[in-house]
Amino acid sequence: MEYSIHQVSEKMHIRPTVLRFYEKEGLLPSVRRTPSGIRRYTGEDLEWIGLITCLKNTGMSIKQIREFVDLSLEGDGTLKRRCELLLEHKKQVEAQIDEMHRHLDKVACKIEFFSRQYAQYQKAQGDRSGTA
Amino acid sequence: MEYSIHQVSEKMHIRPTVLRFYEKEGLLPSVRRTPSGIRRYTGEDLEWIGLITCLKNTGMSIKQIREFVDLSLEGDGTLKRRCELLLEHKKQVEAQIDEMHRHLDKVACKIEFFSRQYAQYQKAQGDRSGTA
DNA sequence: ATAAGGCTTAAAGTTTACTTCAAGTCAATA
DNA sequence: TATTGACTTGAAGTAAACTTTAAGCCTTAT
Repeated sequence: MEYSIHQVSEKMHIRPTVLRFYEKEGLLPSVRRTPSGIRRYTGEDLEWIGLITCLKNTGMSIKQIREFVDLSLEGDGTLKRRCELLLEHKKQVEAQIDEMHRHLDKVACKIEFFSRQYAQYQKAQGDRSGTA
Repeated sequence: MEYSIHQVSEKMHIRPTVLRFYEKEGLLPSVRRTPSGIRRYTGEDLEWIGLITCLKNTGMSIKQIREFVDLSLEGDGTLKRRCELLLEHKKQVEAQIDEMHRHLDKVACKIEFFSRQYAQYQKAQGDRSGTA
């Protein structure tokens, strides 16, 4: 079965403009066309898009994704390399998440700091209205 | 004690150009100057920069940070609002981290998929060399 | 006195990931 | 047949967060 760019757009939650953009950037090689040049996506294309989305969602840049895609186009000889790349990416993302947790802890500290200040401020306000 | 832009840069790991940029964007109001116009940062300024860094590291945009700074400049009357904003931000970051975990799970699936493919490929290679 | 080095500024440039635009082709419909 | 609507393209525009450039002002060393 084949899909129009709008069907893919709905299915994958990616705008048609973005699908065209990704194709231009080399992230989607080999999308077929009708004789008049209109894109027709196959199930295989959808799988590609799923992988790309997955990598994008974890913060991989278009450039890096293209490198991965280029490797894929070279054939099975690059399978090992691709596995390694994905594992490396996964590690990086995990490290990012860890870092984010640390940063978040600092935010929590700041919140506590402001909460205290607010409590003091309220107390001061209360005292003043009590004195009146 | 006061610090030059370069001292602050080293202390806070932010380039002088970025410090100037932040100031221009309203993230650092009230940085003092020498009579000839050179920036001198106080301990209070460093605290501000610490907070800004904290918010930036958790993905808050400069625009949002400026809104927070503007609220701060309004005085203690906005303390409650500021606490709320920070709490809201914290929630959003936590949600982002959760989402990232889900995306990461998908990456893990993809890795497994490629690993399997690689295993098959290796097996095929082995068979071929065995047949020779 | 003058040249060097560091700081200042406004403005222009860069990168990433899109979005929008303008112009054109093609199939179907009034 | 003419026009409408969906699709196509390359190119220009956008937003965020900086970075770089160009020009000028101070202070200091020669």
